Amino acid sequence: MPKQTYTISELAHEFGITTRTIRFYEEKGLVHPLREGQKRLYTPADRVRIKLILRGKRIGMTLQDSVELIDMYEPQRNNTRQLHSLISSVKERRTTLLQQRKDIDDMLAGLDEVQELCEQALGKRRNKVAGTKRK
Amino acid sequence: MPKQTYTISELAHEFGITTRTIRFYEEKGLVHPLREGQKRLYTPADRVRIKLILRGKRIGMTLQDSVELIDMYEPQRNNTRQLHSLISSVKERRTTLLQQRKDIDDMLAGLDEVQELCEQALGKRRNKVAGTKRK
DNA sequence: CTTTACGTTTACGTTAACGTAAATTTTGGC
DNA sequence: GCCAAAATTTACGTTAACGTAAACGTAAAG
Repeated sequence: MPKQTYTISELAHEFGITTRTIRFYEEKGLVHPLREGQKRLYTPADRVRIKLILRGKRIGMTLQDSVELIDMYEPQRNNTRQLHSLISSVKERRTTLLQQRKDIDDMLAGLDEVQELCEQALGKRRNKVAGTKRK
Repeated sequence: MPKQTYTISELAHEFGITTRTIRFYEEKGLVHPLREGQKRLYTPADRVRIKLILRGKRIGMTLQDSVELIDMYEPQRNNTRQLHSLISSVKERRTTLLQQRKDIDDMLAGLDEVQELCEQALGKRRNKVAGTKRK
């Protein structure tokens, strides 16, 4: 069984962020910890939300973007209208994600080239030395 | 032959950014336009740099990050020390890019699920209606 | 020659996402 | 029952990446 609750510093340590950041996320309505007296107690759901927010941040999404994405997973939507709206949100988000993946692949290809050139240059240098030695 | 120079508003229009943004990039040393009197004239190289900066922005890189990445393509480095240093920079960058691609793939998988659920819900609804009709 | 459109410099303003610090509880351990 | 560690609230500060506005130059068109 997963632990039922977490303290703020537990989560801060696990994710490598500060408690300030977690409280800031609460201010923005991204998490809703319970209270035990004064102390905040985070549920596994809160923990997951923080994880998803940090994932979003890694690819340059704003907190608001992440919230919208997370909300897609929690379908409070029942009627046809809202379902269609949700589907089109999904499609939009997918489009930008695909663009981002293309950007990343392009950069990776560029890095491969750079490394190739570096290693060639280093290789030639070693060969030169080896050549002079042999002579 | 590609055009030899561009005005600031040509580039701004092409990339969907403002002239202010382009001048800001110059302040930060990201581009180095020529001058014809007072007016800035951008070379194809400047144009490419802006393109790469915008690509970086799309995946959440800072301008400084983009500059460092772009500099990898312009190898002023001759000695072995610098070549090794460049290679390790390349490796670091590749690591974060791979993490980002994984994040994106995870999100895309999540979106697929959401859409699946939506379409199932809509499908059932249509069947319901069709069912009542048939009766 | 005077609009009209584009370009320039200078400078203050704005927003997101926290950092940092101070003052004040709260609490688990001895 | 006390103390140090951890938590809380409040509030001002910071950085990146531009936005916005004012005040001015210039050049081609009518």
